[in-house]
Amino acid sequence: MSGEKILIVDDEEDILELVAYNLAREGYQTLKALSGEDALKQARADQPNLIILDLMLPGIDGLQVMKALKEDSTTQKIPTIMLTAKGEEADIVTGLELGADDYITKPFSPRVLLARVRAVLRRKTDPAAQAPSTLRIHDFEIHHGRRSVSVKGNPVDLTYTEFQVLSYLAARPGWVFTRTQIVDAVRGDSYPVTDRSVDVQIVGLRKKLGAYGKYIETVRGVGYRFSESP
Amino acid sequence: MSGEKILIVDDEEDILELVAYNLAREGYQTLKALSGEDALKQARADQPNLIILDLMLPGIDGLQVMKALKEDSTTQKIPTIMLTAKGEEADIVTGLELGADDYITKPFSPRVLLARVRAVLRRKTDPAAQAPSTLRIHDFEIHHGRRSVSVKGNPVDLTYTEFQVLSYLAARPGWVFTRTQIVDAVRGDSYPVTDRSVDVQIVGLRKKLGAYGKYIETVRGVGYRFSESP
DNA sequence: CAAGGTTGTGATGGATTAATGATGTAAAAA
DNA sequence: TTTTTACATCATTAATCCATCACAACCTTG
Repeated sequence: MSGEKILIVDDEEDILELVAYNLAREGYQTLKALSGEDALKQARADQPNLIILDLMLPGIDGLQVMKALKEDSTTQKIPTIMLTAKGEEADIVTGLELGADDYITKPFSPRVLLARVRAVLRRKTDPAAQAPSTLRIHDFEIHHGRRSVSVKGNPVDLTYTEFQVLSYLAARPGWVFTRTQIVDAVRGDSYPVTDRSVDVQIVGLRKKLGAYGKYIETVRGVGYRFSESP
Repeated sequence: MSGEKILIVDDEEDILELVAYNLAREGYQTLKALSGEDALKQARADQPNLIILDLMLPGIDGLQVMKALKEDSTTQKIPTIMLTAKGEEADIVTGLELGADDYITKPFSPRVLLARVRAVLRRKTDPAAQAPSTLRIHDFEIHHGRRSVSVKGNPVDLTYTEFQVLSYLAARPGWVFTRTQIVDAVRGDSYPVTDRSVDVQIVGLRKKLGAYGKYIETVRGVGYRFSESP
């Protein structure tokens, strides 16, 4: 247990305590801030190893806090996980563009929270685990920072979910993922949808990818995979 | 459908029935308890695979039930999902501290309920999550993440069930498994099929494996095994 | 609020896979 | 050798799974 310092920013005290409790239980040190101003002050003063930031804040909102953090050289390297309400994909995209490392949609389970926290800290600590921001495979180019995909140089316009699915599959070519795994990865653990919805995303992807859609393979009885061999 | 036993504890009969109905529809066995005392008794007697526990109970309240469950060695490993009214974060924290696995705030949709139930059961029951991902033996290479098999470098295309059977046998070379064991492992406990169906899967495997099919040995009067010696 | 875009649902049909039951064959027991 | 038992195999039937569609719910934008 390394005891990293984690700053939690949320105006709802209940959630603040809940998150803090769960992190403390795993041996992390916790700092708390109820407002954006307070968050910025503490981030500069205490140099936490990670910031968990609710986007819905009174006064300076979460995205502005993100921006301020990334503009200040003393805080710009601190990894950040956003907390967002469901259905705020636009904010998520903005946040990721501003440099957030991950996001969690509310309501979330303690397990999801801890898993994301560990993953982010691991990536920052262990440079080998860093996901490249641009993934090139076969004729695909998947750019995480700008959330864009192109095939053989031709840009393909994907929706939010389609991009998530594709990048999840393509991150481990050859590996098969169940529909449940895909949903968990894209929407968070135990997000209640039918398996059919995954199929539909796959259909959409294949259609938009045209001839290159064949790289998304169906594995009968199991799920889907991004093909390993060209 | 594996039919795990789920104990539901709630003093409101409407909710009890609603939850039970939704779970039953998904093939789970349900047990019901209207009080904390009853819940503890049934948990000990019937050893359910999961307990869904309302925290608002007359008499012994839900948190006390949680505590009692975790103090009794016969019930302490049973995963538990708490049902709480919204805005009772303090109770949630206490419950998690006592060892609950997740929580659902009321009102909740059946979908959310089912998703959480599945997620918790998956985490608790799925040891594949920790199994090594690649198994190499003789000239076989069995890759779980990819769900692929190759022999001497040549990929072999297997169906879902064939893959399950092979990886089950190959996990313990030299050990003999009865047809019933194989069916239980592949399709879940007491899945109703004839022994013949196992034979057929074995035939298919041997055919696809060609000369290497000989590694799947018949043990007359008992079942099959993956041979230990090359 | 209308239009357009995104995502999720449930139904359908078609293709593949799995299970059955009958029959043939090999191995052990008598 | 004959009988018995268990396994292998095959053709047929049953079950399962996936792709696709039309539509509904929802959000966002103008």
